[in-house]
Amino acid sequence: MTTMNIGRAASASGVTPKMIRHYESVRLLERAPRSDAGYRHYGEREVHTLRFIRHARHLGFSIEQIRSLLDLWRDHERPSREVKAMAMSHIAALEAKETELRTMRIALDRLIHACHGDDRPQCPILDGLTE
Amino acid sequence: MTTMNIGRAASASGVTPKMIRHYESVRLLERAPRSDAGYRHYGEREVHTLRFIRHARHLGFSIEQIRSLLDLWRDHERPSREVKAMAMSHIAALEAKETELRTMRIALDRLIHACHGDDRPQCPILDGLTE
DNA sequence: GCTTGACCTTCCCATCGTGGCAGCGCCTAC
DNA sequence: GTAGGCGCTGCCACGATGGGAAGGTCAAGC
Repeated sequence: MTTMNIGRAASASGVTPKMIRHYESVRLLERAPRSDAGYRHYGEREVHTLRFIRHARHLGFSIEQIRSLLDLWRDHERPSREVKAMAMSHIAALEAKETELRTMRIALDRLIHACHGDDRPQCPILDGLTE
Repeated sequence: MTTMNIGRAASASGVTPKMIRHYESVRLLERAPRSDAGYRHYGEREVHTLRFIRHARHLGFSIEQIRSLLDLWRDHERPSREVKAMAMSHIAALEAKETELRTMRIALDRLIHACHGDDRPQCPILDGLTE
């Protein structure tokens, strides 16, 4: 009834057909049933899953992490503690990357502020990279 | 005298031999002169360049950007304005990525705070991904 | 019924920077 | 002369995604 081709599932979920096939190929999704012509068929449940994946990607979770999240999602018995632990360790990773970027930015900012940025060739930015 | 093999140049510059070869292959570095046996030879000047590259990578510049920076570095006539412009646009890119990470982190943080993280299966984090 | 165009399929290649490994040659200290 | 440490090239891998080619399918309009 609510059965759709990959394109429909894609626009319903916000995940491109390309990525849907990719997720299937890395077994993040089960192999979709096929029509006689080999077309993949999806229902509401799969679209739901795809949306879950999209949101999780949006939060920066990797495919492997999403694999675990999906397991947790489907296990209605699991303690929320486990999910929270995953989320918190991911937060820590996000913070680490943020800090790395900020460190870069601040270092570069310092160089930029020392640089006149006019017609003269003298440039503390390049000098800073040289040291 | 100050001529060294790739390993020496690597430890002198902090760039791995692998990456030195890679930089050469993408023409970020000129082809190093070779010994009869085919060993690359480097002098102080190349080590200097390698350090420049390492610093720039450390600040998050891409290979292509470093290619431009090296051109600017070697052109002693260029106005510092040009360098500053590159640096500033890179700062903007760093800020954009930082913001992206922060956005993720804040969204996830919100979900985490709503989650008890105890033995119960009810979990706003997974629910948040589902919506 | 036939054509057209949109959709589907698989397979391959590219990104970006880096690491690892294999298989081989070279060089030096013992 | 041999061992082991270095160098060489070349291939594969990562992670997530996009692009494209070459071909099959389906539905709408004529």
